[in-house]
Amino acid sequence: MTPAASISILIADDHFVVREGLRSILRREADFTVVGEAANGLEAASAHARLRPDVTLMDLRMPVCGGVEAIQRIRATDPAARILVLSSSEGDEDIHAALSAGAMGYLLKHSSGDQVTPAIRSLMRGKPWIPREVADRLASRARGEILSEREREILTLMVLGEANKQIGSALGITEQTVKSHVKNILAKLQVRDRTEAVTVALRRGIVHLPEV
Amino acid sequence: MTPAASISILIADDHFVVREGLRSILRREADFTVVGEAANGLEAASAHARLRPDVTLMDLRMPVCGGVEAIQRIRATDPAARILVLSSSEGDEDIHAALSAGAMGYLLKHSSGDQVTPAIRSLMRGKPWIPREVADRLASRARGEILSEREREILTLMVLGEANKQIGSALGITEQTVKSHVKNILAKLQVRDRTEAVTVALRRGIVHLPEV
DNA sequence: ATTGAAATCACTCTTTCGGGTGAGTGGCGG
DNA sequence: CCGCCACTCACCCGAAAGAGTGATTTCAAT
Repeated sequence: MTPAASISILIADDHFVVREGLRSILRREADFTVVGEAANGLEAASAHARLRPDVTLMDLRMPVCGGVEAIQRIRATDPAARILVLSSSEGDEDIHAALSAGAMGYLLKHSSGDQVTPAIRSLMRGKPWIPREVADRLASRARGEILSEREREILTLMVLGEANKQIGSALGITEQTVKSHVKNILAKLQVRDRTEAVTVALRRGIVHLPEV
Repeated sequence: MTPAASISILIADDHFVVREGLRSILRREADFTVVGEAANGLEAASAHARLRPDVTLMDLRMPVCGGVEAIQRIRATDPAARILVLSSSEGDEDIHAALSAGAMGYLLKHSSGDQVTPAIRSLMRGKPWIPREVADRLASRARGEILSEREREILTLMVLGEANKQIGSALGITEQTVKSHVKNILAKLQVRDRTEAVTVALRRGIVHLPEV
């Protein structure tokens, strides 16, 4: 295959070692050019606006501004942006959030590295790149148990160890209402108590632990 | 500085991209030679026994067998092994476990990458390498709130959302005893309820979420 | 216009949680 | 030997959680 033109790539990841690894992998392709790096979501968005790369490799969990928000910002100014998520997270919520924000591909960092290049080429052909592993994880979510915005909000406070009463006063609603929401959350996540709800939500990427 | 001899290095990390990034960084040093790679703790231990590298770069969170256990295995057969932990985790318990298992250095993946080389050279001189950032985190632990083995065991079951009664029957003890342990755990972690105990324990690396 | 989902709140009731207090055992180090 | 600590268990008690049932409102979609 003789590539017609050079493909410009932006790397967004908060880990220096990962950025370096990606550079090393992408260097092997003659028509790939890394035009920029970003260490957080804000940098990624501004770098994309400035550099307009053909493809952006985007980590999800980054400080200051997460990858999902960065994808939204980028797609807002450039709806044709091709973004390939490269995450270590396997939570179905992370995957869904990234894809619905406009990502065209989703790679797991566990994957053997030889998927990065074909994924980028696939995106350049206008084709999404979703490995079966990722698709399966996403499919497990489709069981209709999607939390509402309010429920997600309450879940976030549950992670902090807040009691129902405190959650209520924080949100300006009654403890009874909070209990009603919590009940729905437990049912949707199919768990027994709030502690399990928190751990399941963390594993699925519905909420995240606050930075230390 | 003119290096006398070549330094052999083993890389243990489950992420291909990270391994590649480390290779890329280490390649810049003429006297560094990557002699092997491992994708989990067991591979790391057997690779170390076979290759006897001068320094081992070790990730902590790996499948099959974690980094801490790998360090223990390696130090059991080779007490002089020089191991440099390279973790994305900042939990004080992770740091303490790795160091007390015999690691001579601890680097955060966030760090700017130019610390890897001096850290390795420091280890080769027999000097440990603990950045202030890591040392501070470790110091915050020294406030005497160390959980006993039993308490850690109970905390693990709390993460799964088990009720006190179920934890008791799982461990063959009374619910009253479990409550007694839980009370002590809450006091030591300085939290209000079990949900907060779980999230704090996760952040500090005292327990980990089970693999999905 | 009607259906449906989401959010709100109330009332009851049982179970669980967490605090307080106390106490018996066994082990380990001073 | 004695004290300290981990582990064990018990009883009490108030507070919180969770299940059940039901009701209202709003808003968007059909």
